[in-house]
Amino acid sequence: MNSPVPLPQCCLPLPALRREMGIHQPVGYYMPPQCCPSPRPPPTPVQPAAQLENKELWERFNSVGTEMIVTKSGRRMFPEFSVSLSGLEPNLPYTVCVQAVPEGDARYRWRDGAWGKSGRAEPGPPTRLYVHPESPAPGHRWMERPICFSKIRLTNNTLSQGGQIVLQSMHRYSLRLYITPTSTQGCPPGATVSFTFPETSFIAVTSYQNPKLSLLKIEENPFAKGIKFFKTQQDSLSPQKRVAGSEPEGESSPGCKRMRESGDGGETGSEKRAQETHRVSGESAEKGEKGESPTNERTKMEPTEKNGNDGRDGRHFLEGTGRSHRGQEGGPPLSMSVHYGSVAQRLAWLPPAVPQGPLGPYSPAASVPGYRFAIHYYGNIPPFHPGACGAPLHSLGPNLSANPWTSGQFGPCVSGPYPQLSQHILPPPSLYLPPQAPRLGI
DNA sequence: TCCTCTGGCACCTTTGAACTGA
DNA sequence: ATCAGTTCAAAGGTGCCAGAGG
Repeated sequence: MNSPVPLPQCCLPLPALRREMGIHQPVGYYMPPQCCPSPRPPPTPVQPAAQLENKELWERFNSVGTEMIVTKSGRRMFPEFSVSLSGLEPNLPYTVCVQAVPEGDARYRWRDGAWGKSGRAEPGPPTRLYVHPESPAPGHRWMERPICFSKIRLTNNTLSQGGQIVLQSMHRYSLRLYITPTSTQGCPPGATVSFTFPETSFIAVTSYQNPKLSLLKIEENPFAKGIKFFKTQQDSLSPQKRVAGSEPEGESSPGCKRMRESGDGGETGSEKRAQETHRVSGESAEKGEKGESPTNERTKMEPTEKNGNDGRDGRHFLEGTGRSHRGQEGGPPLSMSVHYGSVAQRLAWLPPAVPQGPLGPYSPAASVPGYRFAIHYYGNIPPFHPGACGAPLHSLGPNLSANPWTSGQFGPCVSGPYPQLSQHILPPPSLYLPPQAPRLGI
């Protein structure tokens, strides 16, 4: 796809870089600051800028003293780290990374209801960069909406795989964002810029120390709703257990979720589904008590002609409808799933639909036997979508039937090389093999 | 004894995918 | 046969807690 291009010496080759920086996700090239001075002045005087999206929430946590759980298998961050970018060159590809930077040189300890320093920091492994899975992508895409790093996982396991940031418990960190311009010429036209967000300062812990903080997490994190309910029950039995100064807020879970829901002020599809699921969960629990098999036999059902999946074509799915689509009649089988709905884009990898895979030249993942890729979209079809070999997707409008991704016109669009697509679709980190040449994607 | 870490638990949300009816 | 809505379970996320280990 991309022909090999000689690298300037100041650019670290990917494998070496990965080793050095602890990067376990595919990324074209990481440019250290001051590396590769721009061969030409930037066309616009605007400097890249980054703004913390859910700043208010971060500040609330910060005022209490943010703690982040680290576990062996990796724990997500809450609040989620999300930023809005501006000042990027619209058509220049950028790689966006996050790093947890150690703050100070101390180890911390929770004592007498407050965090205090407790000796010097212990030497730990160099912190890894987490590369946003959509990297690299053109500037206009990064600027179009907030970038959400919801998939970051924090761990204290130094042997963990990619996609996780290794931290030491009882040490303080803050998040730093890196924006690296890249180009097809192998050397970026500009240097990496970084942004630090003091509001994101946190102490890595294996269990929460500050009860006010844990209460705030329970209040704000939708996944902790069960705990919230449980606590409420407990508190009603023993009101003296309540932690002072923890008034519930009117609106819960700002941050990435709220951003995903932007655009429609009403109830989202996922919320609706969640309510349904809640109800259904009770039913299934009853079934379990009755001794019925908890296994859903339907999920084991073989693909059929009826539902549009003969086991060879990757299907397009529309969130909430489960509608399946074939590729264009007579065309090649598709190897992509596309998921539309109400929230943000997500890239995901699926196990092979056909054990004997590979899925042919229609998947950029063809080089990774046994895997096919999936692009899940939640929200309006983004105008920057890389698919269809340059088809003007922004002209498609909200009518899904007019969308080549779901109408069958997509197949022929990806039958050739798909350079645009390749910039966005990356193989699963665990199967990623570093390329021999500079790359923008696969 | 104290501090930190780990694994299991119950409860919840999210996601994937089949079913159903128009 | 196709399309769109509904239904359901698995997967995965949450904090809490008891116990282990240094």
